[in-house]
Amino acid sequence: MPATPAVPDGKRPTLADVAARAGVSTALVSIVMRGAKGAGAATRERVLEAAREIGYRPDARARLLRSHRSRLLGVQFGLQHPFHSDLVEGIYAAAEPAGYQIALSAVAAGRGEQRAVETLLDDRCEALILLGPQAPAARLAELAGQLPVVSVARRLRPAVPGLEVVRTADDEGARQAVDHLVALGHRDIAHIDGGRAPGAADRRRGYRTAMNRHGLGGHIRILPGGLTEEDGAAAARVLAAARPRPTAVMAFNDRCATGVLDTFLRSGVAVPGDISVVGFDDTHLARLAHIDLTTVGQDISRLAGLAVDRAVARLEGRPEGRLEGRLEGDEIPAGEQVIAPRLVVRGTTAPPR
Amino acid sequence: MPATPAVPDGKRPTLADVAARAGVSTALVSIVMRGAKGAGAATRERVLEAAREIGYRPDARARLLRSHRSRLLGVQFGLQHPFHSDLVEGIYAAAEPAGYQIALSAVAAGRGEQRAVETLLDDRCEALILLGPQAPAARLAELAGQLPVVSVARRLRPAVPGLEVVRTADDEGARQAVDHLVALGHRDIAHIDGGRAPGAADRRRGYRTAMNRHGLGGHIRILPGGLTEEDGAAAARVLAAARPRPTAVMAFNDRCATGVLDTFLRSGVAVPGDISVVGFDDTHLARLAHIDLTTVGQDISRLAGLAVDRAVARLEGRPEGRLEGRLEGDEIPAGEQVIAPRLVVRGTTAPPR
DNA sequence: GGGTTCTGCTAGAACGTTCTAGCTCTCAGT
DNA sequence: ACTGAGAGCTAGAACGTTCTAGCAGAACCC
Repeated sequence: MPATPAVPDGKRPTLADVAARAGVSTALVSIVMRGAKGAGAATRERVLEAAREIGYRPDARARLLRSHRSRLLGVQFGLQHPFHSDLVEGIYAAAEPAGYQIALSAVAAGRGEQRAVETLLDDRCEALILLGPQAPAARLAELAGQLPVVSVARRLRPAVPGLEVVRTADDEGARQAVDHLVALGHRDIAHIDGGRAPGAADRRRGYRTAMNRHGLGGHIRILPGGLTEEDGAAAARVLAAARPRPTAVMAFNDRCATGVLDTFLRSGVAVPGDISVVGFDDTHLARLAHIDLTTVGQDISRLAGLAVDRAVARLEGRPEGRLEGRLEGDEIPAGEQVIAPRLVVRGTTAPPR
Repeated sequence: MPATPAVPDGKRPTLADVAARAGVSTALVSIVMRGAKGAGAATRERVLEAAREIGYRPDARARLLRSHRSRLLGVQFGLQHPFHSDLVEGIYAAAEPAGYQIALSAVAAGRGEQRAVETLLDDRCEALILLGPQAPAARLAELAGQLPVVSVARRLRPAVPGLEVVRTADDEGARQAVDHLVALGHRDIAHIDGGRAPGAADRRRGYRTAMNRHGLGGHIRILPGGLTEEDGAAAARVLAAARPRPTAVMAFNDRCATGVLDTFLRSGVAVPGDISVVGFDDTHLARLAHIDLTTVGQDISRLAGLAVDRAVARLEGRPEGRLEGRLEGDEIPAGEQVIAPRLVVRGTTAPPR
């Protein structure tokens, strides 16, 4: 119980207040509060006691102003993306043990990426972690010239110098989904894509390649989609009416797949009886018992951990890390960390009728 | 184009750098950057030009350290709650015109409210806006003793002195839902509740009161639920098997209602043919064309705006505002702002068979 | 022409920390 | 007894701003 924050006047207590109460210098209090060495055990205890008594809390701003390191990682995320929420959760978890703090800045309606990044810079973040950034490559390059920047889930081609990229092998994920469906006996497999969303192009390409490799080039069918339930629902309405109807569909992500499922249920199209559905991301959504979606899992906590690791590595001048277990035969440019996806088979896929 | 951030050494440019380049004092540059008066038009232009040239950005930390006002509102939110995401969006929008900045701190797995609040305090926020806080009343009271605190969507009974509360009239919302269903001809109306979630008790009470008022006390049926889709799905499984089955159900919130809808679809229970479903919150979810949920709307942007307004009012010593158009006949304690809910009728409710 | 009041500007002290140097002991080694 | 090394502590200068005084000079008012 810090009881009353009680310093004579109404101000928040400072180092000087603690120092006065403990009868030492402010410098020593600073040493004690930081847990640095250079203080005797007895005095240390006395200082801590004094700090506790008056409810002292160090002022993060003043601290950061003085010490040149701020140990602060700026994270830009989309408020309306469950996938980003999961990532942020993982980033918090990874940053703490590495000794870094997180500053969040949301992208929302009326608050674009430009603004989100500006506030992070004003806060003196040492590095930026951008979740699925949509900013033009030139802007990202400009930022990367100022401080370490990690782009999560969006790759840039051609590679932007100095920009770290952490992503899932989206093409490989699409391949796994197609392989799974083909193994079940499907041949007529459609894809609802994600338009310009980060990763969409790779997933589209992976789908095409995999279909061709199975000799199913003639069955390739790509419907314009997007990242929301509504995009999925719209595409599903088209599919439901198609003759012949594909026996399987791979959606851009889980939200999109959810929209597909719902539309099919309403139109009396049985899943997986009449048609199999695969999602992408393995968000909380897909795991829900009543959705139970077969999906391509992105290892979100690994993605988050790696993003933090790359940012910290750059800050601390660690050598360029190479991810062990990287995919073979793929051209992965330097500064890009690519994680293998993993198909999670649940209840929305089965052999065709 | 700020081109190169070019100051001789690699450091970030400061006031002094701009001052040197423009041939004025740092104090004057400060005046110009803040847009304060006291600088001549010509010099002002010259300073701005110099700042632009070297890519100067004011250091938020140093600025806040010096000026006693930080103009920073700390917002605690749950990463996994879409409702909170919507609120945060509204808070951003409301804070900007009021001249305040937002600092976000998320509650997530492994990061409790205690920790979330601590980081906000360390950042020298002037006031706290807590979205659906679960912390014990004593803790909230302690905080409210230190700085203005606004609790959104959770009310406390008995009222915590000094704590501002902004919420929707949950009981009134439940009443509207019941009235709507009764007007359609329903009598056997069940409620899937939210357990200990903020607002759950009021919604439960509102449901009970409304049922009694319609002489339907004998039909009161409350199933244990929660705030997630799974909670709704579990309760719906119970309902689907019940004989006689209620002809309508009011779920704790939209996520819960979505779970209900999905389970009913799977069990062949038609909505709204066999059973009507009402949600609560009117989140993005409910508006999706393929869900099209009748729900009790919380005016999220108003809630957000009011939360910011109350925090700012307390900071600027404005008199205790009283909400115009408040509900009549209700005992609303001082420091509590209660917004009327508004039923949004969509496609999941209809007269019973 | 002698005040007063503006306008435009500057020097220098905060703000609450951390950091650099250096001081004063004590104690061990010669 | 003299030196050296360390441990424990402190004074005072940063960090990049804003704020308080105050100083020149121009403009205004009888």
